[in-house]
Amino acid sequence: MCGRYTLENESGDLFSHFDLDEPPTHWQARYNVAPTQQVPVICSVEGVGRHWYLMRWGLIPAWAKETRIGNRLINARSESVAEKPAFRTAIQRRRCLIPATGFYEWRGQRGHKQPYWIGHQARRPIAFAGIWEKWRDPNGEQVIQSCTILTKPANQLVQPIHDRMPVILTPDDYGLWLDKMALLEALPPLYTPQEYDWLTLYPVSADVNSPGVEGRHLAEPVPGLV
DNA sequence: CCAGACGTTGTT
DNA sequence: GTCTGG
DNA sequence: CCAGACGTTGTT
DNA sequence: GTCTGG
Repeated sequence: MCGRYTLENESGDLFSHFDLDEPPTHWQARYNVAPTQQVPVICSVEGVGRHWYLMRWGLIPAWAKETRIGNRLINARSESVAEKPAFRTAIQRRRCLIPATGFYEWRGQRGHKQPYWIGHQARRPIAFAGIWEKWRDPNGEQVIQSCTILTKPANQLVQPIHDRMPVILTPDDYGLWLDKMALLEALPPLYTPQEYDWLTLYPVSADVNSPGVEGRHLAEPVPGLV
């Protein structure tokens, strides 16, 4: 699963890696991105190219009466995303990249949760496969764009910690994932478990457990921990 | 026809 | 235990 | 994902 | 929005 992640790159780095139409403004490195926060999302816009947006993490279905339904829809299983009522419209035409450098997974019981960071060893940008949705407040004028991260079975590296992990797209996959004309049948190969030679994993400080705590040290290895 | 429900993941 | 908020 | 809050009645 | 149940 993926319920917390890092995006450590600066704006210029992201601009070039994702071939964006313009550099992200007001962006600074993050080490504890949490659900319900505004998170970066990259969409393909016709006639414009790849554009950087901020959306709420936790997908709010268009028919929801309240936003809090999205608090738990932070992930979508790739195996069932095409069938689930909350996701099946978004997967067809509202796919997006969710930029990151890595993600956290936990092992252990409540009160004794040991976090691990899993990510790009050189802290280069990676992309999670995402989908997004637009929600209108039935009462007011409020419009919220929200997103969720697809998951797949863990690979060999992650398996000892957790049995699920985010769907990670490599640059060769970006075009297909963002192509609104792509057929749904073309996507499942992207959900296949695979090993990545640049992916690393190590235990980190439990400081990351508290959403809202930030700092470079959260994603650094802590010797002595298991 | 209208009204009412619809959701996910993960963990145990 | 369960829900909410970040 | 994890952390933190959650609650009522009746009696003093 | 879309499906199910009455």
